[in-house]
Amino acid sequence: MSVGDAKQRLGRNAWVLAALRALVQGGISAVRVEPLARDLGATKGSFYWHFKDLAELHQTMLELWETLATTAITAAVKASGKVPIGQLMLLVDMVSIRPGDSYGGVEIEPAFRDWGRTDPRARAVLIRVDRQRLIDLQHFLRAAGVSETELLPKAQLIYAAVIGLENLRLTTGDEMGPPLRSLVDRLVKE
Amino acid sequence: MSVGDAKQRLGRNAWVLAALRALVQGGISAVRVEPLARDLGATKGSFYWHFKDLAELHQTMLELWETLATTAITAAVKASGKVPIGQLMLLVDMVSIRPGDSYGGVEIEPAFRDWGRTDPRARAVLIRVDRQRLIDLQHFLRAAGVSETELLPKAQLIYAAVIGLENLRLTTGDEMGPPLRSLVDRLVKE
DNA sequence: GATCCTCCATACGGCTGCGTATGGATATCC
DNA sequence: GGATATCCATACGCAGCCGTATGGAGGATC
Repeated sequence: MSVGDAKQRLGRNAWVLAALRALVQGGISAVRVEPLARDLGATKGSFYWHFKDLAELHQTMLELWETLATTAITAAVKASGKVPIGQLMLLVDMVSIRPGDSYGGVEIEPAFRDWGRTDPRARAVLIRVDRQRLIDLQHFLRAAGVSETELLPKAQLIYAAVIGLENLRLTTGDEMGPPLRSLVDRLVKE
Repeated sequence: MSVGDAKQRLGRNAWVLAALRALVQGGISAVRVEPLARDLGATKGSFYWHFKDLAELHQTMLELWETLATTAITAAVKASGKVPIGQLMLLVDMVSIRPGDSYGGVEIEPAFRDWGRTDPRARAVLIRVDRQRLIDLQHFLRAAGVSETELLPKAQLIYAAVIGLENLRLTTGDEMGPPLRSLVDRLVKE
């Protein structure tokens, strides 16, 4: 026993955070009880006290992310006190980058999107998140003066660009805020 | 023994195709030897005769996709005999939809992108594919008259929109060719 | 028709993970 | 300070999968 390993109570949150890290790193198939326990320096006994089974952990992760991805972001944007176009940019930034998140600065969004591609439960969440974000985007675009008939296609285009640039960041390594901002500018003004 | 189950030789290709189906359906973690064998009505003995191990199957899948995703598409586009703007649209269509593929009409691209997010070997392929496609896109944009300094950002934006719309198709179910075409038009003409 | 070669089935050991059962440790309450 | 509740460790049975070893069926070859 060295000095550093004072065993401490973990609690539910520790498991959820470890699960999110594993999800980002290895996909949902890497969210397994025994590896998580090793990461935390604990055993399964702790996990199965806090959760009925793996499905309950999954459910918890999905509920947490759904809140963070929609209502939390929207509330923060609306509370920012910026003018519509500024709120729009802020919304885009928060969805695409989210530098101040509490999960180690990694990109949670693509991990959940991957999850949703193969798991119906995750896909249901993803559908609601995308729909809500598109609604929010249309509101902001309307407030910025975009005509009614152009609302949906332009919102879809901006959102798609955000998702796509997030993917390209994985392979090209570039940070592509500028082209995105110019796209938004173009779509709003024209 | 019913009449329909005349046991037949499988060959390497059958395993690769089954692996691609599994990849699309359940991600790379669903590409497992024994489930694939059950799908094919065979046993592991066949697999381990054609492949040294799972890694070799993975390697084969990646090499196949890299070819299909880059040189095959580019060659088809260049051979289409269309004018630059038409070739550009065709390239976009082939990347995003590819209706005539031989894998059951499913979407292979997102599956490989997901794979690349967690597996370094797949990511290396993905990086090369993205780089090559961006180069091709810039060529087409140049031929379409886009100014030199705008080539890269516009190519990135178009490509990101393609990737993003592919993701949105999963959740919204919409086919969004029109907004994409209008974006390309806008970026080329202006 | 004996002998190869190709392709696949069967059987085995080993590992990893899930979920449960049970006991132990620490804090809390009276 | 005994009883209770909270939180976790340990041990177990079970299942799925990987890779190997080995044998066997069927065609090709001479």
